[in-house]
Amino acid sequence: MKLREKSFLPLPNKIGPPLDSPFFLRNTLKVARELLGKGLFIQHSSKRFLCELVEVEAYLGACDEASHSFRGMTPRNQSMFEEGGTAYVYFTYGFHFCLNVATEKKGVGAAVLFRAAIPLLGLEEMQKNRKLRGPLDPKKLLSGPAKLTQALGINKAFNGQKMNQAQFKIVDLGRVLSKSAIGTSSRIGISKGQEHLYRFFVKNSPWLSRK
DNA sequence: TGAATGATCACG
DNA sequence: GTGATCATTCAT
Repeated sequence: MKLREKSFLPLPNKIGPPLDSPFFLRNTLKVARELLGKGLFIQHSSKRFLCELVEVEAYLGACDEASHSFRGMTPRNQSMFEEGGTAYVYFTYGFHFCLNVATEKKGVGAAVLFRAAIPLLGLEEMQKNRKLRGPLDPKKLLSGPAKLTQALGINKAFNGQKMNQAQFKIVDLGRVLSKSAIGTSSRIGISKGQEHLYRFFVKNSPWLSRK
């Protein structure tokens, strides 16, 4: 698959295969850190999207008060309890979808929330999907969990899907991030669990949801 | 700073 | 069944 579109960063010549499923069957904090710099690829309705993750948050299982899974499995959060590599998409605030990928083995109830990314492929369509009034700064195209899902056309239909498919996958972009290039902070927008530094981001990236 | 807007869940 | 809450975003 050749990539000819203009982009903000050098694109790989090919979009690689999905990350191996064992990648997601590991410690959630480790997976979260290692997802930075990876690519999220989605193809649907004859549109292709690729973006590079720069900000994520980890949500653990029964030990994490801020996690949707803290009080056990419910109809909404059951995808979180699926095997690592399964998408968990939920609807919130009456408007927005958020995309997570479940981690660890089936039954644990942990996941990583995708909070911000660099658009690499499908920019025009992303702009269109972000139905804003005025012109949009490209840096703000994917700079938030609900912005990201809106731009990529992600909704509840993706909930429970495996993210190792040709049309929905995490791929290696060949980016190398040193440990010192990764920052941590408390998670954003939660009312419990602020004490944990479970937000991971690429330091000094202009593409984040917050400075 | 607050309005928009609806699914979800704990409680009874 | 009911009501408070919500891993947000945008415009004022």
